[in-house]
Amino acid sequence: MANPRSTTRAGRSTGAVTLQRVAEHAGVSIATASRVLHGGGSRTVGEELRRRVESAARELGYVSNAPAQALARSATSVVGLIVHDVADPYFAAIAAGAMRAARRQRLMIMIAATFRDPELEIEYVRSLRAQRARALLLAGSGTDDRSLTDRLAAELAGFREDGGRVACIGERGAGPAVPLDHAGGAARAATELWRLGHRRIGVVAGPAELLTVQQRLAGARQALAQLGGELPDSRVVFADFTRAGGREAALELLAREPGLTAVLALNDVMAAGVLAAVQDDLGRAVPGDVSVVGFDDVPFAVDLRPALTTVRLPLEEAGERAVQLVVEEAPADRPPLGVSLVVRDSTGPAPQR
Amino acid sequence: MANPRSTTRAGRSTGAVTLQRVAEHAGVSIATASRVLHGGGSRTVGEELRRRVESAARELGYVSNAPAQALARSATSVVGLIVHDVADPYFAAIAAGAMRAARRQRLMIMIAATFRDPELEIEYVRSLRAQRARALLLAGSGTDDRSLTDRLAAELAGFREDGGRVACIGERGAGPAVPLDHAGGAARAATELWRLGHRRIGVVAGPAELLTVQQRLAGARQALAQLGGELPDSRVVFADFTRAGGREAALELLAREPGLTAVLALNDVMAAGVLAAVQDDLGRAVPGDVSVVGFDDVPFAVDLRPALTTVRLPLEEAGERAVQLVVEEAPADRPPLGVSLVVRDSTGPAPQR
DNA sequence: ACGGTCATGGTAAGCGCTTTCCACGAGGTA
DNA sequence: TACCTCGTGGAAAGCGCTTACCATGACCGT
Repeated sequence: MANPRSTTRAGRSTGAVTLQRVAEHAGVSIATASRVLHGGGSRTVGEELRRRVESAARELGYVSNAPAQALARSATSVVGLIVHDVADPYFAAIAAGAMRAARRQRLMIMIAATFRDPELEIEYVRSLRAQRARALLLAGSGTDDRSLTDRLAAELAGFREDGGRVACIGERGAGPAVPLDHAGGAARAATELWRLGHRRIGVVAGPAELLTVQQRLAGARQALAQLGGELPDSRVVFADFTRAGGREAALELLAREPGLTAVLALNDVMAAGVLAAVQDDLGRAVPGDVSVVGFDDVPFAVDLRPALTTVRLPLEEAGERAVQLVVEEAPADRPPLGVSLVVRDSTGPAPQR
Repeated sequence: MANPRSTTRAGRSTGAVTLQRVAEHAGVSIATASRVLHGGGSRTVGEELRRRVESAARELGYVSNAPAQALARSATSVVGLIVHDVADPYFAAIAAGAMRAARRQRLMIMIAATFRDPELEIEYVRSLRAQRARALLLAGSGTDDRSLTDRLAAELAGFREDGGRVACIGERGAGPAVPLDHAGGAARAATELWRLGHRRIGVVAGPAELLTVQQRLAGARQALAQLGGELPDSRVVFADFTRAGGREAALELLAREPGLTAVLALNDVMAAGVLAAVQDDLGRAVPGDVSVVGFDDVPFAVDLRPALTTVRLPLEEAGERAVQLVVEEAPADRPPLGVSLVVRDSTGPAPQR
């Protein structure tokens, strides 16, 4: 006797409407009811009975019990999505793409925000494992902390063993991934700055332990090196991946090297902070005195003043692809998503000395 | 025989590790194992056995099966959140708040984006019903379409009958709600404009059928009337709740009534479009020629140029409260969330004629 | 007419848990 | 000593589905 049945206000015992009741109402076996209501794999049900079951279900207001189905089939239709922070436009875009795809696949997506706590991330993949999610989408880059990464990997391995699929958005070494060319994007941005005559470029980076920032940073550094320039450590400062972080970092950067003519912010929300620092706090002109370029091309980039030149990452499409990947709706060998530089008004020729 | 057991690559049949196996490994009954691993309601288990079970679980790498638990207890720990669009900062903020609270409650949140399709919304509450979600959070306002609203209400009633709780963010007439004072906020914005000397004010509104816009509009209208002013229909234009919508609406509005000295945008993302239209397309100064005020105070409002004066809605807190409400962590009679006007640079005295 | 195929309906054995009983021994009380 | 009450452990009956397997009858070819 696991559960007491619920009762209406009038006191008549009703219980929830179950397949059982639908079957009785329609005068068929519950096997038949199941087959018509939930598409009983390759079995057909006669016209007459099918109709009876369908109307019984409608009359009774039957709603299937997903947990019970999950238990019986040992498969669910939920996919988990783990992000750092839903309110960050970067992740919001990915989530939006994932939802769009999920809708097509009739999947439900369960989302978890780690608030950048790796510990919590591990805890969430465990929860999603318990939920028997059909797949797991990891957005948001990992860190370079070995022990954390290993524990995460173990949990993911377990998830896979239970038959779950996992996809990472942005490389992370864990399973099939939707690659995002962070390095290439950064290289493109640096190259553009170089082309404009900038020789003393600084970068405002996010948390140093994030793989994403390492990749972006490396991309910029390498491009500059190839061009004959350089990006000494003194010209990069790490801070939170937030507006405030960007602002503080920019202030510090410009204090350290007042001669910088351009700064590359490793994401758009930091870039907003940089713009504020340079223009409002320092009273310098953008792009007259210093050019700034962002990264991601989030929706509000165009509304910054000056409108932000930035590296566009097809985030929404990445989210979409990730779910396609785990439900193999799409061939695994699609061309990688391209990054591109969108030039707006925050960049200009380096000022003459 | 419902399910084939899974098999390792080596061919040894392993099966998933179930409570059953943990119990065997620990040499106890599965009842006992259940009690120690899942806190068997008010029953205590001896020190010794408890330890044995715990280490057995750890050694075997046991992960509980949420669907099975849900079936047995007929209760889950997932709460559904239905929004229009996760990428919209308004909803993203609500979602972030909800996630924060969910984490404290050890709940998982399942999110669904309707992309503003009421049909889809109904479909999603049905899915969430099937999932046996413990509660449902409806963010995003409803429409005034009677038939749609009724169908939604029916579905929600069913959800409640099954024991689910539902909370709306922003009034919607469906169950306990986290009220958001849309009208009051709009009134405050209008009043400020009036105080600055503006007498010919226009409003750029979202879709006319949304309750939210109706409330905001009504608030502004009433405040103006009270002040001795007016807001004729010719001065409000409806458009999509997007940047593009805001821009087009602003263009149309100013074409219709070139003498407007201020425009109130019914949300910040539309306000961004308005700013673009007024300054870039029309070449007029803000706030010199026309003042603009937004609504919501999304994070990027401060980065718009000029920085946007807007009505602040405590969205994140609203999301948090909504989940507290459905899990009754908090008393139901907390003071309502306050709205406030944050004055920045996009508003100024009405220009002298 | 007979064995063989199909198409279609039902039976019942699970899926992995939770929880109600029941059993049993230890201590307390009268 | 007889009778209770606790504190603990286990047996087993579900929870609401899915699906292998069996039964039945119709239809076919020979």
